[in-house]
Amino acid sequence: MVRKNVARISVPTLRRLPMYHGYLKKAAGQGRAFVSCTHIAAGLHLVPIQVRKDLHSAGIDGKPRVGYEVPVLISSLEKFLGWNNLSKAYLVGAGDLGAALLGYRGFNDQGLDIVATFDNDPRKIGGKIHGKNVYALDKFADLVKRNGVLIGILAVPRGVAQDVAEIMIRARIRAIWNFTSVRLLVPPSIIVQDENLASSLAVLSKRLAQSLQRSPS
Amino acid sequence: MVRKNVARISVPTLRRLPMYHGYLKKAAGQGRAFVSCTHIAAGLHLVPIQVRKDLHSAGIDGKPRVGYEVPVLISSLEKFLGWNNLSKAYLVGAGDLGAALLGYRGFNDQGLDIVATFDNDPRKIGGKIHGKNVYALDKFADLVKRNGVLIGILAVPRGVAQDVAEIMIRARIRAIWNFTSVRLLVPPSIIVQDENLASSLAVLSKRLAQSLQRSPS
DNA sequence: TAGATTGTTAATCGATTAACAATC
DNA sequence: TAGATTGTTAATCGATTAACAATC
Repeated sequence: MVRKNVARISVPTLRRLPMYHGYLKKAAGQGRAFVSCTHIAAGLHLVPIQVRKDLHSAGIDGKPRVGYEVPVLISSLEKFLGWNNLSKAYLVGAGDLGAALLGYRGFNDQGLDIVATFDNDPRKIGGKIHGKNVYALDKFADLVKRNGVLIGILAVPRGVAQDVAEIMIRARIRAIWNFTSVRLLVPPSIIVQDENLASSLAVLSKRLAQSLQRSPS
Repeated sequence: MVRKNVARISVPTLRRLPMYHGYLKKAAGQGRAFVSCTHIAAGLHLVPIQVRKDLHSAGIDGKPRVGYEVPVLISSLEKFLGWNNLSKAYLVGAGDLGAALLGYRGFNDQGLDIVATFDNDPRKIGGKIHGKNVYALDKFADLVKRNGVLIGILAVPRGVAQDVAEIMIRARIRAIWNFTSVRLLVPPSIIVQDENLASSLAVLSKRLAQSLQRSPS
């Protein structure tokens, strides 16, 4: 059997692809039919060669002289990113953050469908948040297996993060989107994507400090 | 005048420093007095040399044979990251996400103090969320100037993101922590830190797809 | 002392950027 | 055609990793 040679794509490139998509949707909305890399790069504060390289890494080629056809480029990106067929996810933690994630409608255009929420709070169980059911956490494993859900979103207080992650793992979740600040201990087969606000804040603070040093307020 | 030669620190290194801090706080809580880079690296799935290099970049040196003294290392990191003196921030957008950010107590240990919130919704104005006042958005510029706030946190619907960013800029905010998916257009003097969920989701999805290819569920 | 660990210089790796031929 | 833009190879840059001397 010949395994299809999946082109390696770097994480920085992968992170930029959704930005291109967003920019192109806007361009399409303005009735634009073709774009060049120069055009995309200018709109996103990047350099043209980087855009071209990134798109090429995603298997997308343009046409010399004309650039890229906007609708084709959009659908190519969506196909590459797997945004056509939605992946189901379960969210654990029906607090403010959980509600914010449930309320974000953009995910449905980005390949993610958060189908339900789980919590331990009896006042929340049985209710709905942004139209999605809130179930008791002890129903988690059963529903994961029944519905073939592969992604767990962790939006619980940090004190219970590891425990809930282990519940997810026992239920055979394959990937955890971790919104807690806890470094999870998981087996190597489990994918963990950390959303690390402390790191981002550190970058913001340092950049601000440097900016203030250059031109004090 | 001699400008102090501020050591250049890379963004990847800067993003790891809060992780070290978190790990060390846990170690300190367990009564540990000294740690080596090997120890820290093992706990965070990194390599020892990277930890040593990172700490060195932050101006922190250890002692051959013994490693680093835990309490000293913690306070050195806090000092380097500027977590001792809190920076004040104003949050705009008192929705679910805004409430989640206001409710996250960790920020106070990470140099950030979200002192108040602003919104346009008359039902929210005058109230409190997690103990913080909600003001009308048209009070924003006045309060920023009066209180010398430099950081604006943007947690509004994407349709008004650019407009609110411009209100922040006119009020002389210096840095914007952007939780919307909008690419903001700002003058070069303004620091924008994007919290890009679409990019993170793209990385998660691709990693999951690759994992499923290797070992299907 | 012996050995574990650090500090620092060098090598490697990977991403970005530059150069230029190919193309419509 | 001329020229704008792409595709691809090469050069540069920066971060990670390796090697090894210095040190307590």
